[in-house]
Amino acid sequence: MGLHQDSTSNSGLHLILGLALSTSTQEDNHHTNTLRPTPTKSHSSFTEPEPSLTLGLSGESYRQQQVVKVPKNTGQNNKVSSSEDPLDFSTQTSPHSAVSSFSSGRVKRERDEDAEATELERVSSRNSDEEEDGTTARKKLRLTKEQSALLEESFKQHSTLNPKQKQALAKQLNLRARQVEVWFQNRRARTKLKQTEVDCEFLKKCCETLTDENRRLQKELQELRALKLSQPLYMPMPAATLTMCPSCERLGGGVNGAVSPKNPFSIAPKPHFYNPFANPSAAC
DNA sequence: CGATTGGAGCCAGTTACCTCA
DNA sequence: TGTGAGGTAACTGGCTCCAAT
Repeated sequence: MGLHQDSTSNSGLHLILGLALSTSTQEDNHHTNTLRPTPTKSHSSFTEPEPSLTLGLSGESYRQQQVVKVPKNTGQNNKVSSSEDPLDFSTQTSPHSAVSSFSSGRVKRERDEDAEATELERVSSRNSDEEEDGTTARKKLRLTKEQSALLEESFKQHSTLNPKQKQALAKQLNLRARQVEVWFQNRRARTKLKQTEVDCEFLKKCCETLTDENRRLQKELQELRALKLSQPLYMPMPAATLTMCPSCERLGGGVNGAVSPKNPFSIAPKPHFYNPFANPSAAC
């Protein structure tokens, strides 16, 4: 499982932010599980400034409505190897009955096969009497606090799981491997979404900063032009104080770039601001 | 040795259910 | 009590990678 998801993002957004924010990523250890770096898909770096995702742990309101209406599942039982389990929550208790069939089978295969296993896997539920109409309406499992906590804990260690880890985790949680897999997929998606929001905020700030800077430079340019018109045509300047922009060939700042009241032609030093879009003439 | 095929895993997007204000 | 919004489990389709043929 888990492989190409090294998730070093290929997106420009993350590229930029990766440099600018130098966010630490916990991604690095994913490769310890499975590892297949993919050049193609761009995944976010799963940086988790602080995964504030609640994952449904909304207090005690969680009914133990473990309706495990199993989605199409094969029912093929796979042996569970807990030897590699990254976490030892052997005392984990779950409202689920142990009927789950830890199917580790391929998802798509699970979808195709299925059906008959559904009834077998339906575990206790307060809703067990609500859906006897034979419809295939899926019921939604709400993970218990313990289950969510363990999944979160596991996710912190590895954002992806290899088959053994998945099986072991599923066994501990009394869930099906498919459920664990889905949870991790959704969790990764939420993490990425959150990171994207953070990135978006950062870019907004960058934009604002650049806008301000641009405004300031425009104003300064106007002042310089006005000054130029009001001055004699030729005004000798100390050569050392002038520089020429190689790109637009305009006069630039002085030696140290400092703005001096004595030297109206000097340009303020460039702000110490990383501008990913900068080009040689950007400051001109 | 290269092409084909099928399994496995992941992701983005979506759907459906549940909870809560 | 009804309802809309938000959260999230689960599904779908598509993609890549890899091993077997």
